[in-house]
Amino acid sequence: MKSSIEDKCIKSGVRLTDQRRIIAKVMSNSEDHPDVDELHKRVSKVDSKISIATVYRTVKLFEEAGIVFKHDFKGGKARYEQAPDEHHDHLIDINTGEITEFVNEDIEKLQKQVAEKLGYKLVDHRLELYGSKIKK
Amino acid sequence: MKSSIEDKCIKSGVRLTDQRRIIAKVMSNSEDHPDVDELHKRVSKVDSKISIATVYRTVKLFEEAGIVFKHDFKGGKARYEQAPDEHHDHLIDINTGEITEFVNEDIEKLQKQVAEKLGYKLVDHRLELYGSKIKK
DNA sequence: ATAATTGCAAATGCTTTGCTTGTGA
DNA sequence: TCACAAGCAAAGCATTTGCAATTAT
Repeated sequence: MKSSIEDKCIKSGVRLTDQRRIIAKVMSNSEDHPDVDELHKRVSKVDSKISIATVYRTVKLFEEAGIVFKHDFKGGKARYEQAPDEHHDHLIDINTGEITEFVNEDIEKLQKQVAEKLGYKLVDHRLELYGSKIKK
Repeated sequence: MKSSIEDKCIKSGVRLTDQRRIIAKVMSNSEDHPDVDELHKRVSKVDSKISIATVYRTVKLFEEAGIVFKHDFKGGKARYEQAPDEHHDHLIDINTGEITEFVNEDIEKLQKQVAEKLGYKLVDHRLELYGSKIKK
């Protein structure tokens, strides 16, 4: 069964290898936002000979093709997710690292307005909320 | 003449040395968001014997004391600014790296609401707009 | 066939740190 | 005085890269 990342590779003309297919599948199956180490652990379960350098090269390749997104949240390593259908931002639990995705159209509009008021065309943005769970 | 960072060091009980005084002054006089290399260049003009390790240690010390803020904008090195009186966010020119500060209360409120709706207390956030100048 | 990809280890870039000497309060 | 800071070079960490061997098309 082809993973959706594998599909996108074919559509974008990204050459597929065994390693890339495995990494694609692992990322397609990931619901979270793993870093390269974590991805390497997961792909290693499928093929233990895949080197971490290949994982680095592959996520970079996928990222440049717009197939996966890279996030540099606070705290060191880059984390990846499959490019989503619609844009979303992230709330990071400062205690557990758990990530919740959210969309807020009002904020999106305001960001655009702010940029325009300052004489800029908004090309990209980064919005991350860091919070701690409210216990009830 | 004491720089405002130097003042804050005294208030916070941060021990002052010649090097720290110089770094404090350079940061107080900086209107931009320099990285450690740039800071080291600037302090070197005052005292060429200050090592970059000291600059690293000092900005970290100031940051931990809440006297300066560290930003990890896209593109590698951490950049610093004196802790501002009121919170602001940043718009980064993707062509020049130039940074414009802005405040938008509506966005601030919405962020808090989003976090709460998701069951979180908002502790921190990161909002960065990346744009290109509109030529008129 | 042959241009691209892999694995490995070495190199990188930013940042931190151990150690010895120097210094602020 | 004496705990703390500075300078230097070495170490750390995430990530990238050169190279020889391997592989996809």
